[in-house]
Amino acid sequence: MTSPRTRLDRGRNALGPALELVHTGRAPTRAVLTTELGVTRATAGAVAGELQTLGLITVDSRPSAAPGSQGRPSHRLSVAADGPVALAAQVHADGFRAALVGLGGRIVATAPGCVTVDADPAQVLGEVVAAGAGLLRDTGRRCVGAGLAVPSAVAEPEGTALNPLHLAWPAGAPVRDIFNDCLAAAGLDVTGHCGNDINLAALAEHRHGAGHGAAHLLCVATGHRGVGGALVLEGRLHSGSAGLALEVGHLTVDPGGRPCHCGSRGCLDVETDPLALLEAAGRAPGPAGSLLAQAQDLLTGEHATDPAVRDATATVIDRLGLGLAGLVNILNPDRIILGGLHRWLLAADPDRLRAVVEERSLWGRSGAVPIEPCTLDHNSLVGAAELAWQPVLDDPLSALATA
Amino acid sequence: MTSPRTRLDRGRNALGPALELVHTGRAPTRAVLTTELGVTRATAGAVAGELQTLGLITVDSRPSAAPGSQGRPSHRLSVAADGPVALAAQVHADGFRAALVGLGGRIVATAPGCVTVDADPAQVLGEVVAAGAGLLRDTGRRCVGAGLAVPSAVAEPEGTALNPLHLAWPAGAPVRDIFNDCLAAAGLDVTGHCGNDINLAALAEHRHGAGHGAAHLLCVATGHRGVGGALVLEGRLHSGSAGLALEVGHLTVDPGGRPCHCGSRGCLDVETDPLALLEAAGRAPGPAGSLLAQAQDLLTGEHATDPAVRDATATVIDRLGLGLAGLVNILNPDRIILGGLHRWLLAADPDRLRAVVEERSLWGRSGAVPIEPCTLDHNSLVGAAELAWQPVLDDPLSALATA
DNA sequence: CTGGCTTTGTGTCTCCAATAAACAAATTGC
DNA sequence: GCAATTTGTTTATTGGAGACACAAAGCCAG
Repeated sequence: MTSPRTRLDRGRNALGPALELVHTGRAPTRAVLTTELGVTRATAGAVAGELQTLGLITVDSRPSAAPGSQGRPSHRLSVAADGPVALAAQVHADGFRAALVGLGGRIVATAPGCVTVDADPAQVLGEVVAAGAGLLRDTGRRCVGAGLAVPSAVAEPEGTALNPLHLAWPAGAPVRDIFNDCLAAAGLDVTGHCGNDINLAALAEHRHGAGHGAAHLLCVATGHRGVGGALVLEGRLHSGSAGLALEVGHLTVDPGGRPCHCGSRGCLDVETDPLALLEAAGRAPGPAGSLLAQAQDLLTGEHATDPAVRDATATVIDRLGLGLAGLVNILNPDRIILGGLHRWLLAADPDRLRAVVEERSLWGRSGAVPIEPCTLDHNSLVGAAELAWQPVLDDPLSALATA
Repeated sequence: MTSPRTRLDRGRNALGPALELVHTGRAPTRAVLTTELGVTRATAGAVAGELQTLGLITVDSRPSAAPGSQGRPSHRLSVAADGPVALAAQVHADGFRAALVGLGGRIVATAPGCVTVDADPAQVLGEVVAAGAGLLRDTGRRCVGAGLAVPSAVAEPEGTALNPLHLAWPAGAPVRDIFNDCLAAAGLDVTGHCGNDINLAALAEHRHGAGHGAAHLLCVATGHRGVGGALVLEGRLHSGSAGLALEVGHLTVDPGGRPCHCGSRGCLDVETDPLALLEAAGRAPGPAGSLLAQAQDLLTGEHATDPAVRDATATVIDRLGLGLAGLVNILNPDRIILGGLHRWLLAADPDRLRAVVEERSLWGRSGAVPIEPCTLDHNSLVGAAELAWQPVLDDPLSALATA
């Protein structure tokens, strides 16, 4: 007997690229999907149909005609609103957040949580996974994978957290293995992936936010302490040979500056983080609120016009600009996006920051690099979901066949 | 009538990857070509046969059996000794060199030349192309393309030289267009490609030299003045979004150091180039020989044991190590290779240099990066040839069909 | 020397996934 | 209503790969 003819006799190879195009919003209709994939209409049709039967996308065959266009309107493509989700989680100094994230970076459900500062990784990730499992139970969604963002460099391929800042975790903790153990213990038959939070934020911003369309995207951001960076090259996260690239915190931005634990002076880390701004403005860090919140308040609150605050802001902006210029010289990105405190420094005086970068980068004069703020809420969380989605984006058929 | 069945009914897509494997020496036999390509023996056989009929490789079917091996010996694959060549050229402060380079980075013929310091690009490249055309005439080889290495950043996609050091060329000279004009004027129907000399050296070292097999290769080198860098990621040159990446010369390596024209102090450029070593050793640059030759003589000649020279060497090594550590933190390479004076600094005291890099890079302690000297003669020249060969490596059939 | 064992090269058959080409459908504008 | 335009669908064809069987070329044991 012959096996019944499946509907998919073409488009198998294009399935992954097609899903990525819809996922990142670059293929709003079947017609542009055809041209973007560089295949025939027949193939694109088969691909779209298959992705629809897989429950990943929606093909709207009763389209609203675009105004001023000629010819037959194309079917509209969108991410399935009730499709499967990824379990995403972010751990930071103040607690954690678990969420379910669908294709297109859509946060379907979310649950904040708290951690005691001295909890070990297994305990924290156990709570995280329990929260995520609860969301899955409540929504009844199918889960394609799990992703975790941690405030630490994550070594590849080991999946260990080398410097978990402000968490009471041992350096070198095998977070990915622990995460997977917790997932298995919770009865979730999915694989878990881990990544540095700023790396994942950059990935999310590239696919769904301010980094969309950039070929060489540089992302620089502060958390509560220190500075992190990330680079997305041609749509893929570039994290170096061992996951440890873009440790940008120790670029020298003030030769006579503060001493840094790295042994040098005036590092980006200690000159442009929230504490640096507070100190430059002559404010002692208060007990209430995080350093980031206090520093941000300085930039956007009622004291933003105080001369001392304005001077401090200008100084820190200049330091940041010097650091960005150094990175521009080495990485030659075509867009820079800023997060954390840096985002608010940019907002405080965009012209000054852009001028410093242009002035101090070697090729700045011949073509300034656009510098923009991050635009996505919970970008690290969405980025963690991207990790989990990646196998599906690479090969939807085999990734979804295993369940 | 039906077209006569060509010998190639399979292997068309694998043609390029297969040629690259032979070109880089990673497929010495047909059996490993099969496994490396991940195809069946039948496909690998068709590919090897087609590449042989194209005149690009040689299949030795009367092989010498490997000692201690079982089974039928595999056919040996090698680059065709009398196949087509690329026209490669390098321009530097002292003159130029033209050469014909076959697959595998083999220099088939070479011709040095001189330039007057005040000659303009059109004149210099005219002489360069004339020398290359002479070599082609003498050898009767077929030419697949032309590549040019220049001591300047080359902006992409324009192909302009932004800072031609020590050449009397205007900044922003459209070297690629000029090069192609000269090629056309000489009656050569090939396209010319241009690149920065250190970028091309790194590419050549990756494919045929000390960088072979590295996934994230960082190359740092001096010429006569200044410092350049290059990065080869997964076998492809990474030159940033506009060809301007790895301008590493202005990393701060000595906060209290010499002033630099960039506006800062103690840049890698002015602290680790040949002039810096000469000055640190208290030697005035002499009129005879290039700065590079004088500095190298200090490291390897009779004065290498003088205390002042040893101190200067140690100081410059420390500065270089600091710069490399900064790059390791940002790029996380899995191998570093050094050229120019830096190669001889490494040779003078490898332990010291490696110790500084390990000490000052954030993750050095958990896994030191191998640091090696460049090993290829004329690596920029070979790299220029790689540029010309690339279209053939990408798609041998269509690249060779157009002639 | 012969026969087994192992590995590699070759020819044939088959099949998957894409294109090409013709046709049908949906909209705009006259 | 009708041409023009663009998009979706169906059918036939083809290119390029794998599966398989078999042949070839070397070891090794007896």
